[in-house]
Amino acid sequence: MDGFYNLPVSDFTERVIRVVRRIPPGRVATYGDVAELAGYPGAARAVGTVMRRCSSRDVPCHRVVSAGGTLGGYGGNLELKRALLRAESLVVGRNRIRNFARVRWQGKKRG
DNA sequence: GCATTGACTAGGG
DNA sequence: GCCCTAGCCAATG
Repeated sequence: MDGFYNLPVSDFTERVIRVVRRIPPGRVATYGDVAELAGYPGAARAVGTVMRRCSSRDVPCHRVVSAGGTLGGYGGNLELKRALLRAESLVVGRNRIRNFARVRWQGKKRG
């Protein structure tokens, strides 16, 4: 473990950060998936709250997108998020991932 | 401690 | 295909 740079405000945040950090490059996960992997199914919205705060700068929050395949948001810098995702060899349209279902990372969960 | 917000999700029109 | 509504959880004021 590299250790956290910032002290997690809650166990939930810590778990979310841990999951998001496990997202490999070239893959993306949905807020709902991250929440579930974190142990809080249905807390997709809460995940967004944590991401917005970005407690740890080591968290690739740009690899977290909404369930529909849309980027969702990036603190108002969708353009940046789009660029980051495109840099991950992902095919991102105007504000939506094309092969979203193919690059969707569900914690190595078969599906 | 209550009310509001926020980068959400699923369902119905 | 898109817009609106209800439900959901955590953080903030």
